[in-house]
Amino acid sequence: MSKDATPKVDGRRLKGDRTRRAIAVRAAERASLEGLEQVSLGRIATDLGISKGGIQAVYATKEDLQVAAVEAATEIFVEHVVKPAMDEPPGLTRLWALIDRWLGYVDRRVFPGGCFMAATVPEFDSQPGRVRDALTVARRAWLALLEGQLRQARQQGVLSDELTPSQLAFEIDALLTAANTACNLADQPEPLNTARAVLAARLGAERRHTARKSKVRRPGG
Amino acid sequence: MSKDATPKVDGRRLKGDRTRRAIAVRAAERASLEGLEQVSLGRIATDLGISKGGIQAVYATKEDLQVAAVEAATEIFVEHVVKPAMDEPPGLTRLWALIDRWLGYVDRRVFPGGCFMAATVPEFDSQPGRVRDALTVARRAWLALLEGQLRQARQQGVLSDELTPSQLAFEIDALLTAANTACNLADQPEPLNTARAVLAARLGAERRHTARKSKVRRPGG
DNA sequence: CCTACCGATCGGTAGG
DNA sequence: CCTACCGATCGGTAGG
Repeated sequence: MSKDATPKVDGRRLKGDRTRRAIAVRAAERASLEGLEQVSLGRIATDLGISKGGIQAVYATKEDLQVAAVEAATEIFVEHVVKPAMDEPPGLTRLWALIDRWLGYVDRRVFPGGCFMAATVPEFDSQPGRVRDALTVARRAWLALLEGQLRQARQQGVLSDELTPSQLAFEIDALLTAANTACNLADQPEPLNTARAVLAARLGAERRHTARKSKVRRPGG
Repeated sequence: MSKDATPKVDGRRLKGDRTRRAIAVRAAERASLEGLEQVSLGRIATDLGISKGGIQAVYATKEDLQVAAVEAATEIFVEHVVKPAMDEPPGLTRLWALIDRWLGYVDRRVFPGGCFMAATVPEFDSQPGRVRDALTVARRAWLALLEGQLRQARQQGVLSDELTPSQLAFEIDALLTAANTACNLADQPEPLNTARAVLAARLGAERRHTARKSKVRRPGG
């Protein structure tokens, strides 16, 4: 992520990047529990054992830190959910890999509050600005990724055309997000299985003649 | 809502109840935009042209006010969505009335931030306490209401049994909630139609041999 | 990265 | 319902 080609000659740069990253990650973790607005410079500083001024030296304003938290959360999400699914062939198989990885990501509490987006998008969806813009970018990329697999699946003839790929992506995201919320409310992972069952019924009904890999682990089990 | 049978003899009681209600409603409105934690006694007081102490005389703590906001929001929701749908016969017809009323409630901005629950449940789902408990009660009642109609519909033989009423209620709620979020993010009501289309496909696929009333208005159109 | 400081606002208490 | 006040915390600035 360094824009400089010679980071190794400058120890301060390396250490600075590490601190930068740690601050944004910690902010994302707290935001998943309490929201991005409840993130405060003072508490992040205490968490990391540095001074408040130390954070402000790296992120000038609170809004800068909030945007950085969104970007750090996106990177973590890509690492845990998107990248592993890319090993699977595009289409329905990769779609199910994305769904399974997503359920696992929530179940394993990669963020202490579950899905970062589910916690922060509803908080900022009525508040125009840089934070909402950053959330919109991340959300669109996720929906586009789902939609791409659905489009592939349809071209491969393994998906009916009752709903468009865009509508189906909307539905998948809706079910996953609702599962995360229900999990948090109930303090138990069972709703993840509900979402999987509904998705299996909906995509199974859509599916035509393909066999999905059965590498699928039950979340929470 | 007065526990006293003789409110008319005491003008202070009447006025006091009105103030109480106005405070809770205003808190609910703000919460739909900024979240329940961002609600502050000082700002609600300024909004209503009273002093901060005036609010504290009625709601002793911030948490009391947050719980009251959830209850006031629930009453408003029942008035705008649930009650009108009760004119329709139970089962699929009433279910669609609930869905249509819900979409209209978001489209008409009964709360400035759209759906109150969609804004506040993700905020508090990881924070045990009285506020989360109040949200859970309201959410369960809504899901049970949907589920009841689905159970009726199944008994009437107008719904397939691929998914259970509980799973279908989960799915309907997920789609509505996602529509609200997408509306707010995009600053336009179009996602309400997406949700309606997906629901029509899903419930239409489930439906067997009934004719739905076509009193259904397009939201945002 | 640090300390020291700023004005504003927070929830809550006391007393009326 | 009000004013007056409390300690704590907020984001941000200045200067190093």
